[in-house]
Amino acid sequence: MSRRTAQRDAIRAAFEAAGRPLKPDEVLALAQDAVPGLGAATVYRNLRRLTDDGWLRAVNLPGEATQLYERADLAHHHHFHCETCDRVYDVHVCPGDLSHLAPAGFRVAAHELVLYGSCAACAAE
Amino acid sequence: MSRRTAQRDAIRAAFEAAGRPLKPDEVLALAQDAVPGLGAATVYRNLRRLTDDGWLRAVNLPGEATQLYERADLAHHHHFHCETCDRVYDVHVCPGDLSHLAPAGFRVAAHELVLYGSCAACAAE
DNA sequence: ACTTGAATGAGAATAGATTATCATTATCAT
DNA sequence: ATGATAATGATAATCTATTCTCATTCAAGT
Repeated sequence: MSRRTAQRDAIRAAFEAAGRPLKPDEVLALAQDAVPGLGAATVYRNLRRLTDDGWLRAVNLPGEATQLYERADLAHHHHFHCETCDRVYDVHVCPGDLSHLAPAGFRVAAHELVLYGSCAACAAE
Repeated sequence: MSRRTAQRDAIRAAFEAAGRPLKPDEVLALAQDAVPGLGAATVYRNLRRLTDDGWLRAVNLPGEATQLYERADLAHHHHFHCETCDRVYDVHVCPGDLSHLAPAGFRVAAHELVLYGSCAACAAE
């Protein structure tokens, strides 16, 4: 059976507080505020488990070697990748139906849109 | 000084014939038709060199661990990733200016759009 | 044709993210 | 409170893409 742990609680809390997709090392840093001794293996274990449980979802972004995660209950949205601080933010708008963009004969099932630039914090500097 | 080699010619020819972004192992397979003994190291060396020379450009796609390349002289466009055969195709249309999609204060410098689904060949089956 | 060193091919080495191992800790049904 | 075992933490191991090493080959200026 499953047992509740302070480590997993802290990892969940990190996502709830961040409100944006997180990399494993970001999760580690954030969750270590609540659980100082937290180890990287535990973060990876729980990222996978929470994904299997349907609480998290893997986010695939261009050019990212590391796998990002976000809460699975979010509605369809896109992402903004800040080229300065390397953080990823949610963009809760969508250009809409893009199936007409594909060549004839191609069947479009989904799409991913990523904006690049500077986030508000980085653009202000 | 630079020397012309059959290997590099074959790699260039692979891109010209394919007309779509290629992974290193695809380049290797295609170029080996012209140069049977071609090694993987030579492919990687030339992908980097041709990129440095401005003939190729790296393509970053979501969820791709491997680095794709395409000819650098292509105009702005997007990509279609076939989930069946895993090939990537060019999509020569663009939804246009997307800067309004970003949150206030965010500065959009570029965007990447990827369509997912089945390419014509795979959808027909 | 000769010579120089750019380029290659094979395999070892590297790099980075993720996963496995295993002794230890701690949850929770009893 | 106790015991079974789920979960953890530290570290080793793995995995895969890419780069390095180095002896050998070959392009091209002479």
